[in-house]
Amino acid sequence: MKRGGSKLMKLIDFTSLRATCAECSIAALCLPHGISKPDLDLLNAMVRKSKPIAKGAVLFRAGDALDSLFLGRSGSLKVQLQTESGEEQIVGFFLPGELMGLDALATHKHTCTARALELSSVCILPYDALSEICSHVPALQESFMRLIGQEITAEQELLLSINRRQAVGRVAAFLLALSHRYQRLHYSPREFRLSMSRYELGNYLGLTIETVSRAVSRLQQDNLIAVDRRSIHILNADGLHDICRGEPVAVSMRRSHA
Amino acid sequence: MKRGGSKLMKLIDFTSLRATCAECSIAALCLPHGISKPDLDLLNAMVRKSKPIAKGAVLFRAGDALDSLFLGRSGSLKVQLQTESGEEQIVGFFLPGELMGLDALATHKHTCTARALELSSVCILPYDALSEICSHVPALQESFMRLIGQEITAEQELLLSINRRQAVGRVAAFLLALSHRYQRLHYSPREFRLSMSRYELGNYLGLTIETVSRAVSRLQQDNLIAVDRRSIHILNADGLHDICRGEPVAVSMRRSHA
DNA sequence: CGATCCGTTGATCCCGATCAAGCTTCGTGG
DNA sequence: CCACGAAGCTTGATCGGGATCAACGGATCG
Repeated sequence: MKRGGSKLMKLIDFTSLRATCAECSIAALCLPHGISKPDLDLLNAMVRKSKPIAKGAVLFRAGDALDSLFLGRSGSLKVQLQTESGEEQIVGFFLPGELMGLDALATHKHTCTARALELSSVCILPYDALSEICSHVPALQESFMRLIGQEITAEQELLLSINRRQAVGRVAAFLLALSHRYQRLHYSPREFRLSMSRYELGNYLGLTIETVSRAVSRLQQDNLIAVDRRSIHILNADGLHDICRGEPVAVSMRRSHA
Repeated sequence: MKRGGSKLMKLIDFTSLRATCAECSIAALCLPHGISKPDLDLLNAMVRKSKPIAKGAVLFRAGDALDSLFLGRSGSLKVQLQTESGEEQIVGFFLPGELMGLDALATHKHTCTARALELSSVCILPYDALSEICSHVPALQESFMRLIGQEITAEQELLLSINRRQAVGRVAAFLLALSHRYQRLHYSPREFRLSMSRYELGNYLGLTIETVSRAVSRLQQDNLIAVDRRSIHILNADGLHDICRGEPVAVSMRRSHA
């Protein structure tokens, strides 16, 4: 088990912030239910809570060595790739209970940078310790794998959304997905506040800021949502679903095999 | 450890096809080097080789229960999502040494369908047995995690390519990526044969078949590649790189944080 | 108050989708 | 062997969704 990365230490001071997973409000999202007391103690000994991460602050940066994985605890973060020419490509937004840092698994160096979109906090899972514990506690290994699977599935859904939907459909699909994620957290799936700007939304969905704005306006005109700046009120989820299905982009979409 | 999925058994008869990883030509891609003899025996006891998979045949299908993961051994396969309206979205092409089936990790049901693009074969890794062995052999666990990481990284690169590049840039980036993957397999990175049709390429990259064709023609006109049907000869890899970087799509791409 | 950032809306333009035609290659059956 | 048709691919012409350019309004903050 290697020591905490010095770079991380400078960014986030987590000394003495021991976690108590059993009391965590989102434990149901991270832990196998029915985990035993001794296993829980192992976890508590490993997991650290981050201090609050200010809006715009970096959790990890492309190029950093893989030290820990991070589980959202509160707030939200964006994870982005940097192109050679210096622009950013946001590859994901992360809410409580969602796992960040998997971009470093391949080479043990992060390829992405994670920044808080608002005041946030995360659980810090030192990777070596996590591997160690997972190999002793199959149920935990299983939970870990499911979190990884969610990340992969989410990326595939995003690809589908971008390749197959028009601008309005992408935004509609995004809002519905966000709605489900909030529901999972026992927040209202009908009313929520976007923590990302139109710019970040457009960057993620492959649209310009103007197009995002127009798409949102259109959904509002059609009485599918009510919008006030970043506050979203979903009025007609079924209608949003229809938008997602309707008139797909016809990009090589006929069947190739019967 | 559960029994082999009956559905799979119908598709692929792998009785008595024991694997011998030590003799496998692509062992370097799957195994930690310096793995011990006893650990290798454990692996050999678990891994099965598939019978040859005919072009167009299905390896696993969306909705199937997670039974095994699959490592490409020869040939190539495509993995695709199905939209509600029935069109397909290809989320990846898989060559030898690359891991398929991770789409089932989240729910233990496959969300994608895998089909062979040509006569192919795979290694079959029963998931439960794989987990079991990995937890006893840290080096193997590590290899497994790296393969998962590669999948995640590849999907992020794809997103970047699609969101930030024009048509020609996407195709150029795809060819370069393929070139690297062939090189890894000790095939020529300069000359290779595409196993996917223009349709499948377009579907993957979010382009129509006509646009793919025009992009390929353009790269050929500029003497960056030579093309004969599906045979690709890369003449100027640096030039291709330039195309990838040059004139990106201006989709919300200025920096948001200094 | 300005200054700046964020978001909306309008006008115009362009890349890639769409429509259309034609060319290979390949498989099938006469 | 050729006739035939169906894929698969290419190229040309036109169209349209979203990028681009531009102007403006509202929030936040000094």
